[in-house]
Amino acid sequence: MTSISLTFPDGQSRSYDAGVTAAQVAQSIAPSLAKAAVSATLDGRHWDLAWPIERDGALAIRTLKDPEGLELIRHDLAHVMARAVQALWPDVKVTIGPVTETGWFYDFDRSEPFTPEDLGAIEAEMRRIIGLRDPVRTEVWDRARAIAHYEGTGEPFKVELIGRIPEGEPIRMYWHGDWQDLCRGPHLQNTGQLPGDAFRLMGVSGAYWFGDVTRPQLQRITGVAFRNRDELKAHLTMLEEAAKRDHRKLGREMELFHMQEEAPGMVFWHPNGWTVYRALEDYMRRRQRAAGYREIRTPQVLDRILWEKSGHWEAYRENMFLVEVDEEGAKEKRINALKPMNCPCHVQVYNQGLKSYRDLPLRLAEFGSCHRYESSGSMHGLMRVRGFVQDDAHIFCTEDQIEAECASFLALLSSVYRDLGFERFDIKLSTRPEVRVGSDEVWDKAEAALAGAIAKAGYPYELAEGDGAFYGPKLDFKLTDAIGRDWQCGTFQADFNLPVRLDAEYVGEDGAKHRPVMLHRAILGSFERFLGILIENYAGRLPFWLAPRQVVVASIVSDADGYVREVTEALVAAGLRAEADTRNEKINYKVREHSVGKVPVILAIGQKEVEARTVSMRRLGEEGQKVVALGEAIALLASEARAPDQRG
RNA sequence: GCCCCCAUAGCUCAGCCGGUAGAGCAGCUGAUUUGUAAUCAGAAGGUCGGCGGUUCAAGUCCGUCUGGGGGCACCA
Repeated sequence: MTSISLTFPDGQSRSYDAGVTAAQVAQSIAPSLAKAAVSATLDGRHWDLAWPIERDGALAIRTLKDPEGLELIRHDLAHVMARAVQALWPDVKVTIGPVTETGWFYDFDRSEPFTPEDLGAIEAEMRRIIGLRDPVRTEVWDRARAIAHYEGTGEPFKVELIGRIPEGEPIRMYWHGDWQDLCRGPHLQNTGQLPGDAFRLMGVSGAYWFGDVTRPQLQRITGVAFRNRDELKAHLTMLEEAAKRDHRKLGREMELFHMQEEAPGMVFWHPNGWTVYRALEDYMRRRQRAAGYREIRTPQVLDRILWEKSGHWEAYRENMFLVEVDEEGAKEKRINALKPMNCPCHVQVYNQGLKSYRDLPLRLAEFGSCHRYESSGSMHGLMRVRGFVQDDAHIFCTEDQIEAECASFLALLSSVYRDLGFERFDIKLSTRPEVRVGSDEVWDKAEAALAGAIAKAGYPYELAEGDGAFYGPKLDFKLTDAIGRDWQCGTFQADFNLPVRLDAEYVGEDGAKHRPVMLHRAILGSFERFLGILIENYAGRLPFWLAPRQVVVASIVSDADGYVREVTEALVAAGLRAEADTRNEKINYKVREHSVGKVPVILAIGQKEVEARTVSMRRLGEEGQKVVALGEAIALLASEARAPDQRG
């Protein structure tokens, strides 16, 4: 028997016979450790307690306290759920059941749909199974036996899964009691290690087998799971908190916007919402002008001929809104499309007049209104709409200018994100795909330029090789909001294709004509979506400069109405968005209503304020108030109302 | 687009097994002149998302369409 040496996290090593299991090792260290153990890691790889260890390595025994322990809980619950489902409906076929960020899901094949009521029955059955404390057993099978087994039990999805396991990988079978499943493992020692009160089934949905629309749609049951009941409760509370800041709910409550049946995926901005929109747009306009962009405006309805030239007609026609017009005297109907993007229009502007290398880089920006026929199932409040406006710009430049343009874009983007309250963002660099246009030399240059600019700015980035567009490499920017969710907003894409298709050129120093590179870029993405993100990030409590109503001046007694109007007018004259509230209501009522309405500042005016020409200032989220002289209050609020780029 | 769920007053929701709609808040009217998160009272408000079917009778059952939600797919 060969001997192997295992090193533990404390740096100590011990010898064991080859083939020893992690469970045996744990037992040799301490019986209490063996009892608490749920799995191990061997050289960093998650390792089942029952798998034999054949060679030297670094071994760490894991308990439920480790991250690996939580993963096991979720993974074993997936199996327990599959077992429960097959116990309740023996004809159901099982497929795959991976761990997710907060729990797991398992996809089933069954002709009858699962109902929400079924979930309760499944949960109860799962608890029963956990109570059985069945030991988990594992065996390695050879491929032919495993396939024969699942052909015998009529589980075609499992047969296909086995086919997808690479040669050389062990094919493992697990048993929870007498219930068997194919799984790469690892697993807990027994189902009794699962917390019966720390999971919940969340819902049923459809999901295509391997995400492929042409394959059967399976029924996915998802669940969330944690180490204990308190963590589950905390998670459910977090979900409730997230629901409270849902921009669709806040949009209605704050009277920001609405949508309706006649225009699915299109936004009706109300006065409050449009105020926020305009504040954001004005800010972006100033930032871009300061960064050397020229703003333009191009048509929304264009003949299909342009879309055929640009290539969009062929590739994206199904997602375009078409506009037909009966033109007088015309034999055929002319077909136009609402623009789904601005780039072809920007090339048209570029193409007016011969451009010299001295004109480059030329940065054309447009808050361009675009329409895309998004599939019905993909729309979601402001986050995914059919009519939207991008903070779009295209930079026409030479290959040599890409890096400098990328660098100044990075500086602008990070500054804008910081101004808007997002400190953290991640960058992804996507490089050449297999099918592409442009020479390798140009790709080399462009990829190096993007990578170089990020590196010089000192940002880390994730590399997605082969994920670039066919027309060029790109950067994607993902920001993280106040409750830890990620949103992909900014983008920076090099394009070697469109200048060729739409025949953009410039005269170089050599007097010859050359192709410019076109850089597509956006910081917010779409205003609609970004406003949704802002609303949720701030839970409706927008920063003062963005708040739709910045100040409400509320009377305490009707004798103060005249002064209230005077104060309000003075605030409006100072550029503030202020309203008077002289309704015949108690101050308690007004304070509550405007607090619920997320107004950042309430100025209450009673007899004392009238006499002293002061205001009683109350800020949202703070208790108590401060009495300030009128002139001082106006100066203070006017200063606070300045956008981040306008502060001294 | 696909799977499941949902649609009742401006908003949030109740309406058991089919017997011809109910609450709170908002809005309206009146009283109250109020000191920092809901003053009191009164009247009013709905072809129960659209269309079709079953039935003596449909908010309730069935079909279909539209829109929405949770996912899957999609996202130039």
